[in-house]
Amino acid sequence: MGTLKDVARLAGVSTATVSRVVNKSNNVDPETRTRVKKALKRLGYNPSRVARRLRVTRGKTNMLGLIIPDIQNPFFAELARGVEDVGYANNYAVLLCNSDESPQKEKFYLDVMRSEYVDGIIIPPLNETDQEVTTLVREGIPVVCVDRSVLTIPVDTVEVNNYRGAQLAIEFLIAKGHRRIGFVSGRPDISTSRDRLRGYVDTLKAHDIPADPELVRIGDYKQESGRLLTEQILDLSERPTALFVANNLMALGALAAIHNRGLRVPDDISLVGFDDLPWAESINPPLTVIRQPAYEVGRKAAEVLFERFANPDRKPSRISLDPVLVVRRSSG
Amino acid sequence: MGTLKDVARLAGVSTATVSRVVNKSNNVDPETRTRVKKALKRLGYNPSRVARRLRVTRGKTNMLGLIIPDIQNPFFAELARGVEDVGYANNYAVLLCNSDESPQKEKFYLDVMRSEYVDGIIIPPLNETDQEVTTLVREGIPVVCVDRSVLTIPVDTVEVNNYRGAQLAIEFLIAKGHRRIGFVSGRPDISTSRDRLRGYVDTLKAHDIPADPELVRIGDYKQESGRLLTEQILDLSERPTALFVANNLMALGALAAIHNRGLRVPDDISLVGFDDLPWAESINPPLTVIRQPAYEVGRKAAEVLFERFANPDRKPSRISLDPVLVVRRSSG
DNA sequence: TTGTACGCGTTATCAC
DNA sequence: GTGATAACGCGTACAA
Repeated sequence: MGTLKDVARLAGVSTATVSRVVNKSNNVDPETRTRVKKALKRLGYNPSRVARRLRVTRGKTNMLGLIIPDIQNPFFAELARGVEDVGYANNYAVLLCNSDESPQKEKFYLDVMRSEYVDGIIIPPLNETDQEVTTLVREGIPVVCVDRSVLTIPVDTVEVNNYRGAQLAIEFLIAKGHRRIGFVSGRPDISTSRDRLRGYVDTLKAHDIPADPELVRIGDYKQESGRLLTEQILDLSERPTALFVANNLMALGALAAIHNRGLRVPDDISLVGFDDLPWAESINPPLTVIRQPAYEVGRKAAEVLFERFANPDRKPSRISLDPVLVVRRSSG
Repeated sequence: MGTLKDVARLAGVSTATVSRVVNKSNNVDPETRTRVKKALKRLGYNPSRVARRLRVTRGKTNMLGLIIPDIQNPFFAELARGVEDVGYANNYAVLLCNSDESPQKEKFYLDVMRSEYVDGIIIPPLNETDQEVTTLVREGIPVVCVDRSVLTIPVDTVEVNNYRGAQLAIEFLIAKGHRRIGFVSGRPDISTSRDRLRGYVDTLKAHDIPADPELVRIGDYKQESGRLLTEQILDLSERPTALFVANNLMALGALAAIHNRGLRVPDDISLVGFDDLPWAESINPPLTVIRQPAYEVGRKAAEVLFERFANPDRKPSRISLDPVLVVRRSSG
């Protein structure tokens, strides 16, 4: 791994000239350029991104940070691919970190990113008043919030229209004749959960269906909570004829609970989930879901970030992508 | 974000002293230390990992690189979590990159990692003579190969005993009374594929079951190829009674192909897959699989890397983890 | 068009 | 115990 100095020595020029060739500056004699290029190639020169970052401090460090709760959640894996693909197309590498929804881990990784001088950070805030994210924005570091939003400060945001997603699901179920529809919700401090819940409530109301508080249960987006809460709902004296579950993992839990009771989907109870899965088709029965455009969210977020690099003063944009209903067999 | 110099000024000492405090050197007066610590805290000092890396070059840069084919493959997502968890426990961040099995992308990301001076790299080699990986090792960069191995040069490796995995599957099917067992294999230039194929062939032979070349098809580990090849196998005049599929995505393709033919699993044909999935239980029917300890592979790989940091001259280790058979309903 | 020299934030080697 | 100072590799302002 030769350095700029090595190349300069080999080519018989100064380091400045080599640097100019590497960075495609125009002010260099064509003949010198070719000589330098040959030396560059012979030594297999690879510029030190570290040294470059230290020198520049502000601007193109060709690295961006992405924090997600858990890469094992297919939604975030897909989102991450969207980010990375755009990054790769722009010669950027992605520092990918899992926060596990833990403030400590989030803080640790954000400090790493700061001290790595990443050009920008893509992150789903832990909640709507996420102090770390707020601070980040105050510091002037380009940030794009994905999936969720913060209310504390204006910031670029790319989300899915969760309200619309819930609306799609409930209207579909109502059209199928259901009037008693259960809902397994997610953590209420996350905006996505509340939006989905609002969509559920409003849509019922719009169709003059009385809301029964017993039919709504608050979970934590994990499989086990989906199972538990679904059991509670199935235990009700007047069992619902359909169930809407607010994310992919909880939907699998719900499925398990229903099967454990010896009930059949959709004969005994219809099921609609949130988030599509590559395996949704193969599940028993194939799962009807509200599909979030996760890849698009990641892609768009990265694009917004690059736009901000190009134009730091643009005012924060808030992009909302629409989910779609994918009808399979679980909804009857 | 204050720098060392700012802290030094505030505390009325030299940068050297501050550095000593930060790095917990002993040679500093207790009283000075407390004064510096206060200044550190007041400025919310966060050391620049970039500057530190530039200075040190060799050794603790607290960053490691991980290259995987695709984070959307649950096997690699799980492996990545194993790596990251160990990294986090050691205050390391992980630069995670998807190669998509493309030599160009692999080369790009390896160059990034080199020029980021990562302390070590964890990578599944593209094939057994992966030149990039070979070069990396020659350059003296700590490397751990995971999932697959290279033959060109001795290097730390953490794999799964794929031969044993295939053996488990085939012996199980034979015990169930099957004698005509199809096999959808993976790309032959990857060692895992060949090991699984060898396990299949050898186990049949060990049980005096004649090998029928028609029953073996070579795929590419992707869903579509699983579907296609399974269709070919189902078209045989003498259809097998059981099918062993060499990875998770191809197993889903196989399932689709079988269902499309109107055949039932396991009544008409038994199915065993390779790689477990969080959804294997929910699939129709629940999939019998050879489960690879993916998280363990990642964890172990990171641990081996840290051992090498501590002892650069230790001779390369080759660790092989055992897969287990998880019996569900698809195997009858 | 080209070269010299400085500084980015650290750490480590010397002196004191 | 502490403080100058050099060095890591690069980009650029300035001088030639």
